[in-house]
Amino acid sequence: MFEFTVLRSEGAARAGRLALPHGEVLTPAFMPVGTYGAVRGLHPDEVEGAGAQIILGNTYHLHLRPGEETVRALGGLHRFSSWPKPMLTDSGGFQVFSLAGLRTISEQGVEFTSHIDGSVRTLTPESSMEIQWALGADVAMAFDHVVPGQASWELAEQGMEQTLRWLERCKRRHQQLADGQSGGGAEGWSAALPHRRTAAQTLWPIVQGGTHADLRQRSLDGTLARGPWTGLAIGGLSVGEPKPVMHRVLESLASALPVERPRYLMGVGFPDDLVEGITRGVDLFDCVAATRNGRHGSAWTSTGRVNIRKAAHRTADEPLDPACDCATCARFSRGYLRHLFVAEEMLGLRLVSLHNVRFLLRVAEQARSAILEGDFARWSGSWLRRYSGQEDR
RNA sequence: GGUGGGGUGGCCGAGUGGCUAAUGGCAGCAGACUGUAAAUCUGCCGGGCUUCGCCCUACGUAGGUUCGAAUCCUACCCCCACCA
Repeated sequence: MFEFTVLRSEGAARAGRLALPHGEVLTPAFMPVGTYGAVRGLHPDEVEGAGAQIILGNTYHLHLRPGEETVRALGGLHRFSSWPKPMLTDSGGFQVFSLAGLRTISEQGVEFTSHIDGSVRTLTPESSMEIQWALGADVAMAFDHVVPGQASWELAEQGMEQTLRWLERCKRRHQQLADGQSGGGAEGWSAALPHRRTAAQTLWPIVQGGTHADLRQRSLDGTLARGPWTGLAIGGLSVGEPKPVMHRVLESLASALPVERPRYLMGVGFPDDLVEGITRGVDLFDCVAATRNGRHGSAWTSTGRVNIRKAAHRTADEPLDPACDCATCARFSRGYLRHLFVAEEMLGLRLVSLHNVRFLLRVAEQARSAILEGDFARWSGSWLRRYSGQEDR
């Protein structure tokens, strides 16, 4: 279980296969985000039909509602949400960043003021592991400390070192849970164990260090020293830093990351980010943009972005993207989609979200095929040219 | 015919003498969104220009009062309610 096999690589890009308790994930892969146990707006059948092999859930948000006890009582996140395939839960670490105005960090953990009812919720490395264990995803993520992309070296070092210290606590607690021990800590809770149906859950660490190469290297070294791991994540990117900076960080890490482990670039990205990331050795991606932008009327197409609300599409009879094989493009015109947005019909949000999800999944699928055929360099080059509108024709 | 109420920018609707090119909302237009506090948020929205400013034209129509009027006065036109 949790085996990863690199089938073929071209440059830093790799095509692989990841075995998880709930199934296989062929990489490179995009993982749609289902924060609350649902990929926003989409039916699991639609998500699966679009080609998703694995989706995310969120520890912090599911802890707030409905609460992991409820999820556990209803059979764990897979059964609760009726998603039979692999799942990964984020640890709540990203909320340290995204809810910066609502939390205070200490060595022990993070105190959040719930945006729902104002109550104080504490997340620690231990409780994050316990919640994720109760949720029961195939992969749990370490509770990390994300700093903004503009963070100074000092701040980035702080977050990075804290992430390493928290990683040890995550690992210890996760191991205890896996061993079937209660742990005896203040947050310890053995009742979670008998209810678990799946045999296993693995824990992935997250490399931090901001935009600073030396910190990234230290983070990676420290992370590997605390291993072994079945996979590694790169966090703290796409949080305000320029794209070239993200590329540089990825390049500096690509050669240092263990070849035989899947690499997950957290929170990324847009279609071009996937291609750029795969080029630099990334295997897994997740991003809310597909569904969020979809709800906001922004669609990705093979020739760039389209804002479906624009008047220019009022009487447009063509699909969002003629080159797309998604269920939306198969039968709906831009004019109709625009109408749905203007009329505030929720179907519009769903259809564009579905298109975007499929678009990203297909980018990963196409990249994979190209790598397997030894054609990735050519494919990625022409893909990027076409997407950025610089294709000469 | 009489009495009362009302006519404000595409629509609805604030505003009762200077701080009003005129609050809001809707519609319209443009943009943002990357491990989801987001079906959200931001900007523009009378015309023109050398657009952190200037110049025109504007609150039913026509006059008037006033240093100054969407706001006060007069006449007229139109709408609504009730009475005949």
